[in-house]
Order: sequence, then structure tokens, then C-alpha cells
Amino acid sequence: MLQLRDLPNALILGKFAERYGEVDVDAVLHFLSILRIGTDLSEALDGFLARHGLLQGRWWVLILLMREDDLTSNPSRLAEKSGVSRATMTRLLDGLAREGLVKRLDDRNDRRKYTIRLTPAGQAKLDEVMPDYYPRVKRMMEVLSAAQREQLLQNLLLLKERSTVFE
Amino acid sequence: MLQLRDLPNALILGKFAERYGEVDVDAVLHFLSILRIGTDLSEALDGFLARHGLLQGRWWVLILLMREDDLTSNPSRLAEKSGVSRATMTRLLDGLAREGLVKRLDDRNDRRKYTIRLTPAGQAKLDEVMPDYYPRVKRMMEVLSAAQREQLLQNLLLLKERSTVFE
DNA sequence: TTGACATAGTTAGCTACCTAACTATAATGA
DNA sequence: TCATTATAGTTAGGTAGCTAACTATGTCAA
Repeated sequence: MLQLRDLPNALILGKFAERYGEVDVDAVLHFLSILRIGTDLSEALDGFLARHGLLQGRWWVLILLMREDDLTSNPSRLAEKSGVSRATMTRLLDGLAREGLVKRLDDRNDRRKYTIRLTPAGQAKLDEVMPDYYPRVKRMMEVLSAAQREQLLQNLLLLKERSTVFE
Repeated sequence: MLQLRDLPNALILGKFAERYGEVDVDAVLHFLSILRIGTDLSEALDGFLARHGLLQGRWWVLILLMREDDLTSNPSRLAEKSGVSRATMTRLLDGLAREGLVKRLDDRNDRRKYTIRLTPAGQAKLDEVMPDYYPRVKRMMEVLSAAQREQLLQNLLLLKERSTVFE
């Protein structure tokens, strides 16, 4: 998301303003800081998953399968729900199938389709990760009061709505 | 960052809680929403840059070069400041050099090194993008008052500090 | 002065993302 | 019924990220 480590400071933005005219220094600093912190939070989660041998993409596939009553879905639906292209999903499933966490099954009715099923090994992986994940999220969010959380989310939502300015 | 489109709801989390015991539903929902909005903001920026033929990685390299008084740097420093590996920087610079936006120059004193210089074409690219970028950021951040921005940042910083819970 | 270590950058091979093009199959309608 | 269109999934080829291994060069101390 925002890889940049060396965020600009007021001095640098002042220099850029000389060339580009009016620059709202605070707005830029706040915007980049928000992106940076979002990235930091995401990377904290990635690090946690990595210690369980997972990355976000694969983890979400397992979770999406576990949400289903019969523990099955198909590549297209999984792609849509995880927000990646079907091509990317093919690759994710290749990896998960190779590790035995999911299984590809032929669809009897429609030979274009595959059914993807969470295997016992896949369920076991989630049973290892999730009871470790939930308490950590709880502990992290506890740093904010209910009111503060609500405030935070509202402010972020306002920004998101305004992000159409980039269109 | 967070590709997932289909965030869980209270019902789904309740179901997961049956298997995994206590789940702080609100904490999880808030956490994921924060990641999702961060991703949305970042994607809005990506879309903007893409219309100028850039992606974040390349854009930051150009900006880091423009920050330097002599418009030059070297791959290692650029990698460090942009927060990517030296290997990734090699590839980014390959692309930028191919498009003529930067130039690799031999270092006379140390033959292991290269100097990377922003070319006039690279400067022209920034002169096209930045005067379009700054006003948009300003317009976006205007949706929040100074106090709200401060509040938002403080709350995010608290979360970031607590993200050590994932270690 | 030369052997060991450090540094700069690239290459190789991996994951994960994309779009576009492709194959196979299904559905539809003239 | 069969030509067209739609759908499911994969493949191909691109970018961007990573680590590990490599090459070349520089540094330093015995």
C-alpha cells in the first residue's frame, strides 16, 4: 500500500511548493501518515500470519470456505469475495491445493466448474490460527474506548467518501 | 493490503465464535474496516497515478530524486527511503530508465556504485502530476476539521503502537 | 600486501497481483 | 439443431514485492 518510509516533512513540502504553488502541507502530511499507519497495521497482521505459514490471500480463502455450511465454494465466487481476479485465485488455489489445505473437485452438473472444498488439514490450519488471532485483535482495539473507535471509523468513512477527489 | 471485499458480519463472527470461543465481534469488525478503508484510499491514489502512467513505487522514486539538490541519489539509498528491497529497486529503476525518466551514471570514485539522476523527462512527469495531486489531497482532507484530523491521527497512532500485540 | 570481511548492485526464483487471450462447456434463440 | 453468445477457469505475459545467492569492488588489519 504505502511502502514509502521517508515521509516528507514541512521543509521538503515547502521546497516543492516553490515549484508547484500552493501546497496544503498539513493535508499532505496527514494523508500520507494515514496511509502509512494503515500499511503498518496490515504488515503487523501479515507478520502474524506468516508465523503460521500463511499470507492474507490464502488465509481469506480458507476463511471464506469455512463460512459456508458445506465448506465448499468455487473459484469465481471466491475471487469475487476476496477481491482478486479469477486469474489470481487460480494461483492461490494452486498453492493451497499443493499444501493440501483445499481440494478441487469436479462439478458433476457443469463440467466447466470446479468445487473447492476445505480439507481437514485446512480446517486444522484455521483451528490453529483463529484462536490466536481473535484475542490479539481484541487486545489491540482495547487501546481505544468505544467512543473513540466510533469516532475513528466515522472520520475514516468521511475521508473514504471524499476519496472521489482522485477520480 | 486488505483485498477482502466480503467483510464478515456479526452473524458470521457469531458462528466462528461457536468454534473458537469468545470473539470480540466489534473489535474484529472495526479492525477490518480500518484496513479496508486504508486500502480504498490507497487504491484511489493508485488510480490517479495510473492515469498519469505511474504507480506508487515509481512515483516515489521520482519524488525522492527531486528532493535532492542535485537531483541524484543511488539505488541503495532510494531502496531504503522508499521502503523496498535493493532487488526491487533494481527492477523499478530498470523500468524508469527504459522510459527515460531517470538515468544511470557510473560513479567515478567507487566502481560498485551507480548514480541515479532524474532526467528532464522525469522532472516533466512530476511537473505534470504534482500540480494535479496537491489540490486533490487538499480537497479530500478538507472534509475533516483540523480538530478531527488531529483526533483521527492520534487514534490511529494509538492503534499502531498497540499493533505489537501481533508479535 | 594479502586475506577476510563489508558493501553495492544484480540475478534468480519465489509469491501475488493485474489484464487479455485462450479453451472448454453451457445456454439460448432463430 | 446449430450458430452465437455467455460463463468458468486457466494460461501467458506484465509489474511489484520478497529472500538468497552471486559478482565486483572496496576496506582494513594482521
